Amino acid sequence: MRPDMTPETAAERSDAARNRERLLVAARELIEQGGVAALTMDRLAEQAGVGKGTVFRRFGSRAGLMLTLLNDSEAAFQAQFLFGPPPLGPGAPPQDRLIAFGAERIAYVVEYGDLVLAAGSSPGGKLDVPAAALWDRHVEMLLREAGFNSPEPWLMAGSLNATLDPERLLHLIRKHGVTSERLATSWRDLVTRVVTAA
Amino acid sequence: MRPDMTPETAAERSDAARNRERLLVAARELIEQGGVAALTMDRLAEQAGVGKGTVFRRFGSRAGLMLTLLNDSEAAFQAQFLFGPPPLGPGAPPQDRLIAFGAERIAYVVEYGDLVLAAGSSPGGKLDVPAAALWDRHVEMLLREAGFNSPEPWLMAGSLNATLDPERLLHLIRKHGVTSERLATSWRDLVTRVVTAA
DNA sequence: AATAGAAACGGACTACGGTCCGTTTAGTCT
DNA sequence: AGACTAAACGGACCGTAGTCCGTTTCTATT
Repeated sequence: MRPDMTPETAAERSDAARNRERLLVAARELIEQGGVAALTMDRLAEQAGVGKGTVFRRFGSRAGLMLTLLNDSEAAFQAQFLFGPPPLGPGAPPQDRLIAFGAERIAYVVEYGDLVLAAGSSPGGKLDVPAAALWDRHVEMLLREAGFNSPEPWLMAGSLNATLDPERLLHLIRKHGVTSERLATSWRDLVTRVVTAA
Repeated sequence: MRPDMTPETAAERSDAARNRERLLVAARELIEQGGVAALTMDRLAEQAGVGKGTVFRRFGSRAGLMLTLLNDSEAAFQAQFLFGPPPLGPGAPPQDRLIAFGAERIAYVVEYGDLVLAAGSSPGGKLDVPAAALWDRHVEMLLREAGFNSPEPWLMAGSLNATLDPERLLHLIRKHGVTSERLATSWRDLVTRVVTAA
């Protein structure tokens, strides 16, 4: 056991750490050069000077790799709506927080576009992920705070979040020329109606 | 030009028709035996006694094949909400029709499960398809009839339909044990709130 | 420093969806 | 019937994600 490890976390071998770093660097390079589509697992292995098996051992799948690449920005997003300043973070009325949540999520999806898409590919990709569960719980909590009284607020939260599905948002933006602003407005309308109704 | 052809439809060669039939039969056989997952394009070609190129020439992609397989049931579904008896078809109040639409769609997704999922795989699979556009227009129309006054009812229709996304529905059902009834109830709640709010 | 065992490595291998293009065949026109 | 053309055919081929297992490397222990 290494001294700087918490007892719960399995120790990571030094070569593993080194390779993980190499892979992450190589992945960002490949994406910078040719976009997300240019990042294939074979190319990544080659670019990082590592065997293909190592790539899969590390990330499990291509989607898992994308999730890792998004890890920092996702954590930042979560920090915003959990602890950040109002109206996204605590302190604002729940309805305002809901509206801000959607707007921020839309901005996030727009910013990381293809990366988010690739992270959600693969069976059950975008629904099983811990982050999705967190969004659901967060929206559910805000609904409750807003006085939402109805059976199964959790299902309603899921429905609202389904509205923010990256594939849908990016499809509307890229193939129908819908702007982020219009999407945010539509989200506000939806949330307002759901929360306002008796 | 064949006499029994409408001028707009390109004629279909007899061998092509024969092979299409063979392929459809073979596809249903494979699915019956081993489920949708067992239907690979190679196996299908072999089972039908046809070259692989022919399979792709006919259906374009695996998702396209699934869409073809679903064609009849999808047409039936459309006929129901377009021309069928109330509350799904015309004659009932728009809000009731919306509620019935969701319930029917949920039942449909449950019935054809994996087939629907496979039809929606492949880039932009479930959003580009004509059927999806029809659902959107239908929901939009019902919203308008229900007195929904708001900018962009079309976006709201899309949001509502996003809630009925097969992947989401089946994930809730299969991995969380949610029943169709609860999903239908949640849909009714959502629709009621959206339509009722000022 | 030597050793043992666990963890990580690497790359050949598989399965699959999809493409390409030379070959065959159905339908038509004379 | 014979020939001509456009359409359809077939299956080798490609790129990709993901698996498997024999080999190598790290680290703790003595």
